[in-house]
Amino acid sequence: MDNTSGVGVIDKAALVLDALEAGPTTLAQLVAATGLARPTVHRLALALVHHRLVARDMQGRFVLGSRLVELASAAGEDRLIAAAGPILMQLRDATGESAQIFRRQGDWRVCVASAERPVGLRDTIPVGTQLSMKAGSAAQILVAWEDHDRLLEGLNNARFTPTVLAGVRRRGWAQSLGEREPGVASVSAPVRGPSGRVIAAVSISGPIERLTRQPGRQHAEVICNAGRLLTEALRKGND
Amino acid sequence: MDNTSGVGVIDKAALVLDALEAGPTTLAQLVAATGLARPTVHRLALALVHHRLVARDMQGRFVLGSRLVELASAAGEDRLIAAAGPILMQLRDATGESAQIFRRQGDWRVCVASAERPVGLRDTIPVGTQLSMKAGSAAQILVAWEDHDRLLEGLNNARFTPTVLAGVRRRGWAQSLGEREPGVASVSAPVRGPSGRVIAAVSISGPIERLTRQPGRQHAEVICNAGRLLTEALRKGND
DNA sequence: TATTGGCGTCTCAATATCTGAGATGCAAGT
DNA sequence: ACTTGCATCTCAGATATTGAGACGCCAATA
Repeated sequence: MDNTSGVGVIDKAALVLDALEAGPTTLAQLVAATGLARPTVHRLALALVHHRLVARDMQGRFVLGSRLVELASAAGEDRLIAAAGPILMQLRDATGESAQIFRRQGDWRVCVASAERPVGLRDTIPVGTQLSMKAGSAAQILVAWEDHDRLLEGLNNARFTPTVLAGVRRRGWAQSLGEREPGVASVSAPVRGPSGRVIAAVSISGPIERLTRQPGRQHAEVICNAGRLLTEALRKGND
Repeated sequence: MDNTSGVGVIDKAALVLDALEAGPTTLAQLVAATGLARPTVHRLALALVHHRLVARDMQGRFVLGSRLVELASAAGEDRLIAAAGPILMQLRDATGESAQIFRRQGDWRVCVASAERPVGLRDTIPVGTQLSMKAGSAAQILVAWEDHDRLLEGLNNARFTPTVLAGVRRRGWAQSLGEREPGVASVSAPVRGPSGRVIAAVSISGPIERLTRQPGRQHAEVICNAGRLLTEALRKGND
């Protein structure tokens, strides 16, 4: 796949932002990470600072800027998080299991909202937890509809296979048994953005003993419905 | 103030992202909003789509892309939200009032986390609520340390004055009485990002009868402390 | 049904912007 | 005191970007 957008400066700026995703980065580190010439990186980084897409920390290192959070909020993140609470609590109560929403974060998925089953044996995933993109039903959802290159990258060293992901796309939901942690089962469904692309996964998880070896059979419908409600919550603020 | 960064393409791309902050936008609307030539906007928007900073909705309109949410998460937003829960609950319990965190969103401030006083008379601000940047102690905090142009813009039509903001900068906290809503008092303190810039405001709010006409006198210390804890939560993930 | 207008997309000659080698300044280390 | 590494800046030259105009498509209108 062609890796350039047709606007060289934007390609380079995207490289800088990608490099900063890992955390505070000196100019020298940015030069190494992006492969660009030092004055080029310097000029682009200062331009991004000007627009608050990047900032500098107290040691002068470059960091991702607060404008990105503003834009993320405008992209609907706040509405997703606001809608998540009631919908996850409904999902928790309907299924009797803990419910979560995950977003992709590079090679990880991050829990951005959760509603925990209050008593007894339960799978606890606090907000902020980073889990692997290589295992679990939420990872399957976040990878299944990616374009070819990102799909192949997602499958590399993953606990699931292309055949499993084909099934996910066909059924519209995913299930896993003991992929992330022995004894834990989970079911997930997609949350889609305005373009129809998958931007998050809504999930329940709990012990295999309670969820059985076919947790999707019983729970897929209510989880898919939660995904649709969340998708609508994102759209509602735009039209 | 010079409004260009020195890299023209990045200036133009920032104009496009700014225009999309308002919601789904056709190419024609983007051309009007940015003042750029149609093929230029088209080319830049497609380049941003390529990098997932922008997407297209089902009607072909341009929208802000999910990569922005990923980058916002990497900028610490998730860690702030994760840390917010316990810290806001501590603040609520210590002060006996509802506690919130606000981020700036253009001409608005958005509640991104809250912990509500469970009983009796209380100020309820659900997550996702958009409040004015022209009134309230959180608005004062979000404006007080801005650069000159954004400071002047923030003061335009505001319920607070330059003298009030000078006091905010000196004391490190803000208070307001009935600015946003009659009968409601609030106190706020800054949450700072890695660069030391204010990226959010942590607040309590409640009835003037309970908070008195000098709410900062009694509560400022514990709110400033909450701001420092949240600031540290953002930094901890980076070093 | 035919025509018109508006919008999105594409081309490419012209030129303005961007690039990066090299210079400079500074601070930390030896 | 000297050296090294890093950040910042300059500017001649190269090339990427620009935007006028063309094209295609579709919805609205006569």
